[in-house]
Amino acid sequence: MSTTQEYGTRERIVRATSRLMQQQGFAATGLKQISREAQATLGSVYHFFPGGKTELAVEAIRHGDREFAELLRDVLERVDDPAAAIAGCARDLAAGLRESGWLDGCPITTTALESAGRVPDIQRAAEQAFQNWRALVHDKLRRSGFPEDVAHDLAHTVINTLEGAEMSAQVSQSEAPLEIAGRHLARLIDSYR
Amino acid sequence: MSTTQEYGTRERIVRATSRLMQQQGFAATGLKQISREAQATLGSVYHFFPGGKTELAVEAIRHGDREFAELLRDVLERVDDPAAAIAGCARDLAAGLRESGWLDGCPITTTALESAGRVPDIQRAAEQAFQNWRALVHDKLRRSGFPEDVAHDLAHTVINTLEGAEMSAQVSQSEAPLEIAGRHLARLIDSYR
DNA sequence: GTCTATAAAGCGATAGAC
DNA sequence: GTCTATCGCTTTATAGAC
Repeated sequence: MSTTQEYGTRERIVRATSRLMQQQGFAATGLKQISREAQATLGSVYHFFPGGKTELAVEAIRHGDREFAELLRDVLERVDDPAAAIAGCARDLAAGLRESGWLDGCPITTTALESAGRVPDIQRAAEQAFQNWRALVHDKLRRSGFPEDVAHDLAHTVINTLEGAEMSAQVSQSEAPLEIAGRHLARLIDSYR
Repeated sequence: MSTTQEYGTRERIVRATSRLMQQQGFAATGLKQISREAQATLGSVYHFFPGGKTELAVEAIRHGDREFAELLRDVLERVDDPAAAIAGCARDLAAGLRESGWLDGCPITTTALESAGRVPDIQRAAEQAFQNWRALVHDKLRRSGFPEDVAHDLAHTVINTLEGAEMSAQVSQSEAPLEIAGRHLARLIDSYR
């Protein structure tokens, strides 16, 4: 529904691409499949994305970037304590993963790994996404009074541990890795108080 | 060299498949490309792996499993202190990644994410690999005197954080994520002493 | 065990009518 | 902007000679 109704053709194509890349990666996702799921024609896909599959993948990565940034921003604003906020983020990710039947992990990781060192445009878009996510955590920690160097390093590990735990949760079809990661990250953050 | 000389045909095929899947994933790796890099013919590939691409991917995952387990076992045996050993592991991963021109990340993660929830045989092999790696960390922590529940949870986060940091290091072509992860994991482990 | 040839299907991309 | 048809190529997989 969210990819078929109430959005223009271009937006439907980007959303369908993002979801397919999230579930099966870049190489396994065909343009025919995208146009079918987006309820658009192949001609429309090339009309909006003359750069073909690569250009489309870059837009899909940017879409996933905004999507996860929104989730992250929400929980960081809702919960005052940074350690509790990160633990809550891990819980939200676990719930979303379970609700999707363990199919919808990080929207960009699979494509990022497939393309790293081989498709510069996609690699750059993915790098930018991770940077944006780290910046959100970094700002939260700075506003909570953590010194610059501590906040910088913690931002890296918070995002990377959530990424690794989500991957593990998806493969083992269990919320445990994310639940444990949430507790450990909270403990790590609190150890710098 | 390691995939062309001094190994039998079957072993060359598995090694070539593992390396290609490590660098570009499962879907982007063709059987023609595998047979070319393994210096074997397509007929030989199907002779040894009648189950086709999926059976070959499962064997390649198992190969990557053993490969990383060996690296992990080495450093865990070499360094007595568990926190220092894990930090050393992060350093080794960063060095290997840089030396490969940021191409050789985790040998199984990309394929695991591509296949999760879609190719049961591959998902199971990947799940088994992560379980094996956690067991190595778990045993090290138990032998170092950590209680069962603490060792269980730490094993999860050690592997998952290393996974996430290696992914991040690959995408950003920087050793920083792994260096930071090594320090944070050591700090987390020490916090349970 | 190794090799070549080939089938059947799908891929990304393009052209051109509407 | 949308749609269909098609090109050229590659894919997984099989057959069968050697």
